Amino acid sequence: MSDSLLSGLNPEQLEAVTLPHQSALILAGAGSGKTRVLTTRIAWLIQSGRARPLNLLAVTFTNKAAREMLTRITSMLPINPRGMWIGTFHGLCNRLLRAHYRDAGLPQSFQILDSADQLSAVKRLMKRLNIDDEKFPARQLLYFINGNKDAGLRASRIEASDDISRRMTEFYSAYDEQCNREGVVDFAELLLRSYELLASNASLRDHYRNRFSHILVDEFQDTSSLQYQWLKLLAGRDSAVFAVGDDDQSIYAFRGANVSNMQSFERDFAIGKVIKLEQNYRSHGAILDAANALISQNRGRLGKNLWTAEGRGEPLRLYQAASDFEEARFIVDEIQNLRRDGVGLSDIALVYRSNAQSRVLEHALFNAALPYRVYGGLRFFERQEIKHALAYLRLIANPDDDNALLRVINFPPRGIGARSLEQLNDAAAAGKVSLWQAAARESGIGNIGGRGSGIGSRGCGKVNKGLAAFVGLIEGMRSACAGLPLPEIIDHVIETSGLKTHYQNDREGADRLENLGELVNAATSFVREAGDVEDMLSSFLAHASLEAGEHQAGAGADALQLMTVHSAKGLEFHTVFISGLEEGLFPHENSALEPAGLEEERRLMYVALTRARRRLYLSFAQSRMLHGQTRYSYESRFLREIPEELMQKLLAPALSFNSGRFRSGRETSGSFALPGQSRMRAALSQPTAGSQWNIGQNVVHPKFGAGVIVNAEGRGSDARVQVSFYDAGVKWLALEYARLSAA
DNA sequence: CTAGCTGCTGTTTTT
DNA sequence: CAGCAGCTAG
Repeated sequence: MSDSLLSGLNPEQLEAVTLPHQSALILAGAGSGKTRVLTTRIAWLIQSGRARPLNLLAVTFTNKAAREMLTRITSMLPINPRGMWIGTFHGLCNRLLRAHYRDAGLPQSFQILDSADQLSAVKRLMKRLNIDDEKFPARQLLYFINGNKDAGLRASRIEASDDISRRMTEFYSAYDEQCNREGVVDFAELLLRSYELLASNASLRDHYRNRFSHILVDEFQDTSSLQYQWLKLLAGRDSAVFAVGDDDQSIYAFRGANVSNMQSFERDFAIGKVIKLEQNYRSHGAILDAANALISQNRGRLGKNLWTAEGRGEPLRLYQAASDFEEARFIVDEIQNLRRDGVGLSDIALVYRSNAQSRVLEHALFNAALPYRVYGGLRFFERQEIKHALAYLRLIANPDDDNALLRVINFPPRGIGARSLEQLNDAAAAGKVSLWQAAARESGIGNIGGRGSGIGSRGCGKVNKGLAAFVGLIEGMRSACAGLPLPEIIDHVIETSGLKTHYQNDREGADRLENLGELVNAATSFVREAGDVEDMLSSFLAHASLEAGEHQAGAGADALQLMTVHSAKGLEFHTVFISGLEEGLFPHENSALEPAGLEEERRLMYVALTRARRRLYLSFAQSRMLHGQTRYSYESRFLREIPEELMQKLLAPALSFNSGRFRSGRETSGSFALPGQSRMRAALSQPTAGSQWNIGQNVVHPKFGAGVIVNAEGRGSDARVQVSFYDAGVKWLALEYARLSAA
């Protein structure tokens, strides 16, 4: 039995799977069988009687990964792994807080704010506190709050040294008060609250420590400081923590991931020996060599070198395009060739650094009638009509949820406008109550008999009729839904809220109606799978927040896969196209300035390269439409970090740029003189006409080094040029002062 | 109160 | 280019 479970594992994988009861760190390279090791370890622990499902906690970063883990385990083991806690950090924390809501100081039906909800909560509070959004942009306050929560810091523990951080800390504190009043928690709060729950409640902590003798963590390099502290708290002296990760694939530092958790883990958990999984079962040799060469440029790595038993395979294919448009055309041509050679479309991925880049690719694919699927769009539970329906449901579960109330109090339109809302807001602020309570009070429902003597009762005018109707609507829904099964509740809400009628009357409402129907279906399957849950409505609402749903329909079809490098992590394809390999785009200009940012970009590139099994295309465009204007750039420095002998340079079919001169940007004006280019630039080169400077010209600046002129404006003493520097980014320079010289 | 217009500002992403 | 916030006209 055990043999079949373990057969086919290589020695390192086998060692990891069958480690004795101790904490361990598995450094698992891309394509080295990481998920297999993790799931086989769990199956082995259970099958060999070393642990019962009840004793296991496994944490992943995405719901998808959690689902996959569960599927694999159930396919390996005949038993039902119920009792196991498998999920994301947020999902597990939610489970903990629901079970112990009283100890955590939360109302039983607390609701979860997703990031969009959180942003609107922040904006709402800013209005209420009269905070100048010029001085404190909502985003900045949001980052401040989330950053501190991710670091485990409450407002009361922040030591503000300057005025700005003092005011942000005050805001943070007010924000938390608002959330508590409304009975809602944001994503970061789920973690912090459950951390505090475990930290302050020794008997609870001991209970879980005794229970979870094995804790397994996937994608450990992506854990935040708070998540790591949470793990440390949950792991008792006798718990074994099995952490699997790859420091080279850490690409989420920008949202709080802390790679140094890996080193801390080695120290804190006294890890004697790190097991390295370095055999790659995915890619051909040339692809791996390229990835290894690139990532070796990063400093402070834990150290690891992927190898494969497969042959070298094809070289990488490099293409220089004159424009993004032409780059897309090249990709389409190659795809058509691949298709002729029998490569399935769904086994081909087009990956890029940022979502905006998909547009030009989509356009070309559409014209070529090639089916494709873009990942990363709006997801099911994030759709407007779904959010509206969910908001009504949230009000049934918890009427104090001001976010939910504001979303639907006038949707569909029922005559409650800005003025009424302002009054309501003032009343709520004055009484320190939720908008709902203020509305109930104003409309007379909150204090029956207190409607006054009729005449002269201030604030009971026309406006409040609308409020009263709304309060009545929600109250009516709540009583009508009591005791109903979840799908019927949702059906009832869609009907009585007026959402159905509204979208029926909307010419473009057909899709939205269909999605609302789909919401009822989603609820039906949720009820079927959830089994025996106490508060089905709240569970479903939490599910909707924590798992935003599949990106888009049409997953099964044979279509090209378009996605950002971030969303490509964990996937593999026969052929991968990485496009837009330009300085400023990949590496992104906002990250390239500081070394840490550049290294993260390089890891991102490493992730992109290692997605390919057999064929890898790298391409860049010399000009690209960005934010509505044409932008000129150099090829990405990452291309220079891949050994030349691994790459085959492809020539443009119709154009004759300097073949074999891909690295010529600094020395010559190269292909900036292409006919197509000068036509596009004709209007822009006018301002500098007659001067010694021209667009496309290579220049040297004493401080910023080499660059190329990409734009120009003004004349005489006002003349300014925009220069894209090789190392220093894109800058506007006044010709009168900048000591530019021609290169 | 709502609809339509103008002006501004833009990474990456999961939960 | 495009999505959103804020303003103005009906």
